[in-house]
Amino acid sequence: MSSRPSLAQVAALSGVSVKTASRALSGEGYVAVETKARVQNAADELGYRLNRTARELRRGGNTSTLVGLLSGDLANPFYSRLASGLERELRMHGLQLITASTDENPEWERRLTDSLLERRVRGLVVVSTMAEHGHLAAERRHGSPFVFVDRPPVDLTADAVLLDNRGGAKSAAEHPLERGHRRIGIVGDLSRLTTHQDRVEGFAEAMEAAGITGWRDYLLEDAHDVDKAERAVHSLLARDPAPTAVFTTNNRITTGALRALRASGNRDKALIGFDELDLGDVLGVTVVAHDPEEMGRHAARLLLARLEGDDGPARRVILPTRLIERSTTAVH
Amino acid sequence: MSSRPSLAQVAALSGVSVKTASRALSGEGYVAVETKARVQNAADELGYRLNRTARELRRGGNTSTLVGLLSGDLANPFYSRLASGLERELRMHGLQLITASTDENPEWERRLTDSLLERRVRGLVVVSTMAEHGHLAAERRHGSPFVFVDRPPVDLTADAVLLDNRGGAKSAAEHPLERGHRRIGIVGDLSRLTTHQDRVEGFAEAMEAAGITGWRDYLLEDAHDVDKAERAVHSLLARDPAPTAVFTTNNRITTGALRALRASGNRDKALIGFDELDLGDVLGVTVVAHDPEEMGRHAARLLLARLEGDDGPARRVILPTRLIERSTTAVH
DNA sequence: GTGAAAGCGCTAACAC
DNA sequence: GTGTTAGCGCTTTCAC
Repeated sequence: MSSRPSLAQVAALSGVSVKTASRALSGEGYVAVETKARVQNAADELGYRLNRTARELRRGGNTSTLVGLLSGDLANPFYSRLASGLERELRMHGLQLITASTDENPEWERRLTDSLLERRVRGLVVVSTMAEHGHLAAERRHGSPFVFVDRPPVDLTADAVLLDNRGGAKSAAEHPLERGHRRIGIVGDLSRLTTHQDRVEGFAEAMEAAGITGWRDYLLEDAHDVDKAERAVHSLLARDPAPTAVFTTNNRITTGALRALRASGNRDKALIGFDELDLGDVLGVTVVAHDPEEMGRHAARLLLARLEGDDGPARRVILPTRLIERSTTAVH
Repeated sequence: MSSRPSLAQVAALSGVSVKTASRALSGEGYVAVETKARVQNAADELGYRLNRTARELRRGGNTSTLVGLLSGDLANPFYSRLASGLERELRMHGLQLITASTDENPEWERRLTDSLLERRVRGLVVVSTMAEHGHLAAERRHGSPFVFVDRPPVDLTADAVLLDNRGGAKSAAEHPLERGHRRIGIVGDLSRLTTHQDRVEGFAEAMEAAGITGWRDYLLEDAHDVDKAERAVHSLLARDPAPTAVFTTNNRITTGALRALRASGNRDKALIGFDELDLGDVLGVTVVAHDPEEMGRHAARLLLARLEGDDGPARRVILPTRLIERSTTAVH
């Protein structure tokens, strides 16, 4: 439990100045081969390890290699795949990812954002659960780039990587409509989220274009976890008349719906979900798919461009979705 | 893009010394209420934000709030659920998680370990892909606690959270054996991993206890991703005589097997997988289940105990598995 | 209550 | 090639 050796101790042991030791170990500047070897030996002997935070402090400004990610729970495959794509891309550029889960709690998000900024992260990627982001405006003036993912910034100009939620949801509604369904239920996540609102809008657009006006009777919101979703779908199926098809607006809700349908022995209800599922192909679930890892990579690229000095206007990347037709919407 | 204000600038603006500004903002030590307010205003006006790395440098030693996690790819639900459980537990104790993916590459693991240690993380949680860990012995003398998860340390004494791989695999073999299966295939991950070896051992134990000697003919290894696993299962099913049941030793291999079984239209093969699947209940896959999030929480607790000064002998937590019987092993 | 000086571990700048 | 000095942003120590 001895305290960690510093460069000064390595220098003392090898009989050179601190600066020479620094040069020898960092490889920056000229050092005699023999001196270098002596310093290296001393470092090995002491178990010396560079203190990167001290280096970054001295080098000043933007030399940190840390990037923060704020998102919901990593146990949700959407977030973990996003994190995976982001981390890999950053790693290839020598950056490290520090992840913080907000659990969709704005208070946590605020605290964790502060914490990451105090740590002088090089940039921040955020799946925000907050209603507005004006408080971050001051940060941007100090040069910390933000990239918003999945949900756009409000009252703030910043880069964003978003999905075509509206278009995806529209196609999700059109698909059963084309197969003759008229009563299509829709189960959604937290109603305050723009992703949710956009998906409902896209759904509404298709329903209204098909001349269906009563669709709101079959709208259930705030089914934020699998259990709530399962109950919501059960209650939807208990309506009279019952819907003949259900659109679930994200992966957890789809999971809940699958459980509900299985439990109720309902094999003739059509189901279509937003987000691909891990075993969606094996299960045969029709989905509106997209690529969370690709979102992560895009976020990394936007961030890297900013770090390389790009100071152009905020960019907004909208990634497409694609409908994958499987057996849950097959016509019997 | 102006550079970030320092405490000195806040002090200057509010007309006090740096130390008073420090006290006012950190709340440590006595400051007149009025002075405090003046400093706070100046800080707000400048958009001041504490530089936590500078604080930690000055405070010396072990004051960092960073914990590192080294694991395979976060896109694998096993790792992401592990990370989720770990992160939540750490967050409740004011610590932050920095994640690095090794992609099961020892060289990456080594580099990333160095990098995290240079960053002076408070501790390290690692799902190691390396064959031995003697090189970390020096680190432990400097007080950086390590917790090994899923795979034990080799040539190093350290805390570990492991699964009962042998017992779990044994029960996975006994289950189809009890149902009359004699030719049971087994498809495994990288053969160099101890988890894999232990699972094969447990499987072997049950098979040999049942008097079956030729089981190795149906052993396929190094199916490290879903595609490889799918091909492996296809080739297994093509054997003559074909196995009547398959044991897949982790979640991705089970996924591959489900695809292979579905593609080949083979509905009468029994399947049992190690690791629970996201929709395992809906799919009806018999599995040897365990709780990755719980592993993460345990790792956090071991680490926290060390940080609080526990210097007792290395602890080893072995978490149980439990067999969940579902339709893929139902008798027709 | 407040402040001046020193220093955490490192590197930039400028010697020699 | 190598050393000296200063300083990154903060807190500790000890004064007032």
